[in-house]
Amino acid sequence: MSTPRNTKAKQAVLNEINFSGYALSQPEIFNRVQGMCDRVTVYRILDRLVRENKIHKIVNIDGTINYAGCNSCHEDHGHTHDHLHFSCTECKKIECLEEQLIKVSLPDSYQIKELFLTISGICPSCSLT
Amino acid sequence: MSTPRNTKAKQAVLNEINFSGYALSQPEIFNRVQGMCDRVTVYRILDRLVRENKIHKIVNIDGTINYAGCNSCHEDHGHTHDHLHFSCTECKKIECLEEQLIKVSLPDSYQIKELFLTISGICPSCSLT
DNA sequence: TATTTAATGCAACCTTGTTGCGTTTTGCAA
DNA sequence: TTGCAAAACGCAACAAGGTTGCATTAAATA
Repeated sequence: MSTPRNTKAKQAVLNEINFSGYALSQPEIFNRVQGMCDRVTVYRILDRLVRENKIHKIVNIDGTINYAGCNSCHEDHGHTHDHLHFSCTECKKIECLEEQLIKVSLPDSYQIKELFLTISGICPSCSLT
Repeated sequence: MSTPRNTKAKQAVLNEINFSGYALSQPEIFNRVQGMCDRVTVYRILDRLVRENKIHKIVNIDGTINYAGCNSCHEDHGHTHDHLHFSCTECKKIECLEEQLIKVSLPDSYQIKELFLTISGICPSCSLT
């Protein structure tokens, strides 16, 4: 297995994700680290960070892909595969909510691997009109 | 408000969606009505059908957008906004599961509009190796 | 059957994401 | 500290998915 390396760009991307209060898309991330590296590099860094279990890949209700550093997931235990997210219809931002287990019973013929619950609506800050 | 019209292409698209056992993507739909109309027209028809509450727009866990005619949603009562879907990691197909209410309690400051629960895993037919 | 305007076709464009390849840089070990 | 393998990078080119503008065609109603 290959040994991951730390580069300035990788750390910058990880910082942006971790210091943002919500999930960011690739274009948003690229914008924030502008000049630091190439567009393609951001994609590759994101792939790596996901593989290294440092960030989460989240799909918004509109189909856009976002990345979030999950606070409740510790690196050593890997991913928790029950994700609960809040997706604001106003600002389009995705927020990780407290993890919580969702119980769903399906016939045995369905092999459940992951469970994604995304709630869409208006987040607290957008509610303050 | 504009009055919707019925065209051959629109009905063909609706048929494909309704007679398919699972949710279809725009490319899949375009493929099935090949020769009937332009690529762009399919996009416009899908938008219209969603607006007219005839089909559901579903986002797969990989971010691809799919369309399904929801059997449990009657046209007259409009959409039910709690969607439960099963997304197969093997054949990539999305299937509408029986509607069922999911209870989630969030602080009052969150205004919940829709709730998307997508379960990913292996569907019954892909399980039969 | 005539008229209005919804729906279409086509061309051009944009965004997001991917691939290949030659070059640079990191981390480790001599 | 220096040398080296390969991880990471930049750049260019490409591909898929989706959008927009505009002139043309065809539904529905009167």
